[in-house]
Amino acid sequence: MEANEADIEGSVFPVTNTLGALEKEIADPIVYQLVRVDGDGRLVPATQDEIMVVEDLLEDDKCEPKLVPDTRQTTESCKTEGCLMERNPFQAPEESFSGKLEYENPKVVAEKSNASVDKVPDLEKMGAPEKVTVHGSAPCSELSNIDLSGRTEISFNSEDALNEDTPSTSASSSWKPDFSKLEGKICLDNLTVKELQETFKATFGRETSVKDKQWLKRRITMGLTNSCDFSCTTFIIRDNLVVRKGEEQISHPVKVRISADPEVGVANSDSGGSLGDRDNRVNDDANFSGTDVPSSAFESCNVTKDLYAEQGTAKRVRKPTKRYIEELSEIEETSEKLPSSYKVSRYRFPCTESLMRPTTNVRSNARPLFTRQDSLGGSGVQIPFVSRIRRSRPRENFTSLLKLQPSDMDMATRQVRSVFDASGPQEDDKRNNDLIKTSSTPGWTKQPLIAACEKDEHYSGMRIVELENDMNEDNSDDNVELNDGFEDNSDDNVISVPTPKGGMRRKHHRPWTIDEVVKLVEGVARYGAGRWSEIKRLAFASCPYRTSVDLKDKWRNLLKASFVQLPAEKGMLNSRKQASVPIPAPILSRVRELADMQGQFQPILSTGKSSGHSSGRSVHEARSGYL
DNA sequence: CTTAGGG
DNA sequence: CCCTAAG
Repeated sequence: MEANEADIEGSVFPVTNTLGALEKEIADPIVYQLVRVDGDGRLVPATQDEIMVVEDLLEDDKCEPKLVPDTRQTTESCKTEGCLMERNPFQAPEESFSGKLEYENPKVVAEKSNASVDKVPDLEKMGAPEKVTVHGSAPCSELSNIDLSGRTEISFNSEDALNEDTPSTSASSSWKPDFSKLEGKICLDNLTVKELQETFKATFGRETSVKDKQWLKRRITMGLTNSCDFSCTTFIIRDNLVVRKGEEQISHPVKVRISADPEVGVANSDSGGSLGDRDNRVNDDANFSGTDVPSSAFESCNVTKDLYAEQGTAKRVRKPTKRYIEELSEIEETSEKLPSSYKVSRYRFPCTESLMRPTTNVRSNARPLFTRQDSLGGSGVQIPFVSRIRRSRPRENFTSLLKLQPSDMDMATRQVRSVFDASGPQEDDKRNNDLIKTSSTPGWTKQPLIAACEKDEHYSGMRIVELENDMNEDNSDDNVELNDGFEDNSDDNVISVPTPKGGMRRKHHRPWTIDEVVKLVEGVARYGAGRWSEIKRLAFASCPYRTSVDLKDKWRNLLKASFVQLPAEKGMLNSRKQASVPIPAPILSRVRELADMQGQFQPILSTGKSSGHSSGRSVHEARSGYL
């Protein structure tokens, strides 16, 4: 089957091109076009008139209310471009446009691709001017075959076709959906597998042997939904019920949005969040491919997510990340979407504003939760409005910190933070409880907030100075250690302080001491860059405040610094007026060496390394020894 | 949880 | 330093 593999990969689907998409072909080999399926199953390129008709229909947001197979139709594939392109980002042009259509051996092809044009219309006789080939991964290429209602003539050379050995055209060519079997109101949930299979047949016109209830329900729902666009049939799907149109009014005021709207049916291909979701679904369908190709294929590329959202079977739409929400909210907030009073009251920084609100006022969670409809992933999820008050995560020992913290100003600052946190969107974190608890501490009223902030700035500034001095005296080790101890107790509150400009600044990011840097470098030398948890455990056991991530970050910075400053090595030693802790040149050069080595042979350097750790020279020797 | 990388 | 996505 080797040779066939190649064929499979390059399996193509001839489709007639009438939309003049030729220009796009080079860039996007996948082209969608309008075709009409004739009564006898031939693909007929749509005429200009037909295109216009279709366009009109699309504009009207309706489709013809009949289910006759030979009616004009559009291949709705155009809606799924995003999916296709994602699934098929790289196309080999020479494959796509070989001119010769490779359908001589459709069955072989179909064995793997699961979708092939079994009965290929006489394209060449039809003289289709531009034969556009769509090829690539099966699920999407199937799409070219699929018509929403199953009205299409092209059959699927799937296992079904192969096994049943039925002429591919016989089963489906004259079939049309038989909704008469769907009496009035059907709750798919209540149906047995067998009944579901019946319904499936009624819906798709073909048997299915699938026993998975969920799957069947989904297929049926999909089939009904998409094939009819609701406006074509008397049924709609609501809450997993197939109900007659008109009856749905009594159910819920919520409108079911289905792909009758061209915008809705397609998962917004430009929405970043939709990608993962779509992928998931595709993967999921892969499990079924070969069993029931058409519907699954269709579903994998064009799904009405609203429907999914309403069904319990829905794959959960990926929740937008907090950052996404925040950033979006920020944008919308600045664009005056919220009542200004509301905005100000919770968005402004306390220090720049003389807000002296009682806590109860602020943290009253009765605050309306503003939400917006977001098209993320085409799911129409509700995204709350959030202000980005702070990013850093609260300490888990937040309350205890309060107790330990003797400083008034810190208290004040914290309380302000608490208030703001509490005023944020209701979060499910446990931290929220803590914060609320904290903020309801009695006695909190008016505090000189601005003074507090300023003091804080000074404070943190002084810390750095202090540290620098420590380093300048050569016996830094002891002092630094003491320092660490001190900071440990009093400065563990990693709190970001909004600067007047609106940015956030760490209140107490702990500067790296030379000692720590040395330890880090040592660790890297010993265990290799990347083994941060190891290094942390073994070399930084005494520094609980340094996480492995910190180590990694610091190493990254060191690398950067070392490469930058290696040429000016000498100058570094003298310059003591660095804003941040200056890294001694030897260490930097050592970092460089290590980086050099790590780049070449990573973790193999663990032998006699530790002995010569105090100077770059010894490292150099060791390294040359290895080389 | 750890690692890697972007912010 | 923070955050997040991947293992």
